[in-house]
Amino acid sequence: MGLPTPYDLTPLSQSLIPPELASAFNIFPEPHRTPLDVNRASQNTLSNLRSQLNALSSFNFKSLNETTGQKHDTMVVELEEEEEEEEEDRTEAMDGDGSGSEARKLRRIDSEEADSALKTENSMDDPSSAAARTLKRPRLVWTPQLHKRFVDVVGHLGIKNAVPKTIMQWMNVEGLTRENVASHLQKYRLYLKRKQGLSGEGPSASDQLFASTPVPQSLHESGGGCGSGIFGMPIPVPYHYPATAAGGMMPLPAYGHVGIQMVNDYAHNNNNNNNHHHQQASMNSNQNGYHGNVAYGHMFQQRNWNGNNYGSSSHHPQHAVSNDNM
DNA sequence: TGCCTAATAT
DNA sequence: AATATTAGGC
Repeated sequence: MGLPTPYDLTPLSQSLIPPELASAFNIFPEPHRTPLDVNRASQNTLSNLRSQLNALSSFNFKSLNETTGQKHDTMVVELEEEEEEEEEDRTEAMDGDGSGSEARKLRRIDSEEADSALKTENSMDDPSSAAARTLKRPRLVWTPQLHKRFVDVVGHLGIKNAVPKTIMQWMNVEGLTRENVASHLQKYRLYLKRKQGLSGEGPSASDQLFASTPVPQSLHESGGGCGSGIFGMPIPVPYHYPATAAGGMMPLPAYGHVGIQMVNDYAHNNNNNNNHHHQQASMNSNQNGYHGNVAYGHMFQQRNWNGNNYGSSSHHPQHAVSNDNM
């Protein structure tokens, strides 16, 4: 309450310095990058890699994969210290022999491309899907919305069935990986354990996120969730999405669109109270789960990470459980 | 192999 | 502290 909505804030894409003033001081802002630019950069990256790998055709790719895997990441030359860019820094990377500091970052791409090279190079000429699988993903931020979805699913699956892959599928969140879920699940279990031990205590100062979403009853009992009875499989059902005007339906993007970036990260607003009377404003200002400085799309989510999103394919669970209103 | 979980790394 | 990545077992 009282916080500005995203639309009240200045978009990052907008120059804060008038052009005249900027040029007077020899400041030349980076050119505005559209999703198309990013996509183009990705394509360049991939085709560059492909040609480089082709040039190395005398190589035994198997051994290349092994040698590039680990170890060599010691002498990373950090000249630019973090900071923006992200997309094309991989483009020019990779020194001649393919070893060295970049090896690690490129590992996945190496093997992907090497594989396809070995397979006579076919299907792989769709850079977007390749990128979806191979490009380094931004660090996922578990927003309250995302966590809510997670808890809902876990609650309905029950402890026994709540394993990363299943959870991931039922959450039906674009771009969310099994690893993402596994990691979060691990922490969530730790939280539950801790909470059981200290039964009767007030809400811990930490665990802000976890405390913000009540633990489903099914997780407190020894058994499993709703469907854990006679039938092995839990019965999905429960909720349907309310077809609200806001479009609170369909796969939730893990990495929200970020036309607007909040510098002060309101995303982690302190809702340390246990009730779920979250404030609209803070919830709304929280839509993006991106942790870095750069957005993927500008106005809308342009990518569908269908490469590994089972949720949108028909042979997997695709119901999202519960809505995300809190 | 693929997946899961605990441990460890970033 | 929050996530990601690895390691080892099934």
